[in-house]
Amino acid sequence: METSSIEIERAATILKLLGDKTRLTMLKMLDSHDYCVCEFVEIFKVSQPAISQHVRKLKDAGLVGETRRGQWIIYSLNKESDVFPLVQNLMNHLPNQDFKLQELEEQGLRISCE
Amino acid sequence: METSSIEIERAATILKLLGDKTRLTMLKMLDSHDYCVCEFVEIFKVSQPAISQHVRKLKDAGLVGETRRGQWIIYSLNKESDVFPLVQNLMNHLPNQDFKLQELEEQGLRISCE
DNA sequence: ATATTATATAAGTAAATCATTATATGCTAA
DNA sequence: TTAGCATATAATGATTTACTTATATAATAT
Repeated sequence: METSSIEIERAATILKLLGDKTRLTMLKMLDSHDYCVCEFVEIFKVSQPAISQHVRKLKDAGLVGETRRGQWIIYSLNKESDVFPLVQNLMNHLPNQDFKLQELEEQGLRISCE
Repeated sequence: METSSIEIERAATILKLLGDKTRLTMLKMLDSHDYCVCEFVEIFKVSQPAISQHVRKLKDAGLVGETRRGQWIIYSLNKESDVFPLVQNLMNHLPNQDFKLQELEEQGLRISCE
């Protein structure tokens, strides 16, 4: 009935982070694929610094990790996070976002980071 | 694997609401008991209007319902909400808050609303 | 070396958020 | 009807948020 529980204050911090359409969508996307910043920039209609700031917040909270690959930085879900079970659980209530990846591919914008 | 899903924008709105320590705690408390505003006022160290504003937000989002009982207004979880499954799911990751009720009773502050 | 591309950081700003105090409303009880 | 309690609403202010533009850093390619 009760999974291992998270301090309420920490949970509130995490939920506030996810209470933003852009970051929530990012996380759901990362649930099926890794993404680089430039892809996020193409997908969301905001500036590159805005995207950098969003991923930074997710990273500071320990929700995502980054790996450099050449000049690109690839972000991925951090499955080791203590709040990963909660996040994962949440994600199951959200619609799949793979269509965004498909749109990218149709526009030939996915190739860039490979 | 996938429960019936909620539009991402709506989910973000709900999560933003829950991304506040006071409201998140309220919801977790309402998961086991109904509460009136005056009890919340005793429990949280904020003014009565602050509490009213928090419960109003929860009510506007359809997360809680209210019933008047004499001069008191009792708030309860709205289990009919389309986002109730998500909320319920979240609650399972949070520590039980019944000790707050016990504290109230020890101070003799619970009687007031009965 | 220099230019180009990807990303991060800094600085500034408009809007949103969460509290407060003051006041209004609504029920109850004398 | 008036007093008192519970709750809601209004007005205000400090803080936070999420963007923007400008600039810095880091890797790649010529």
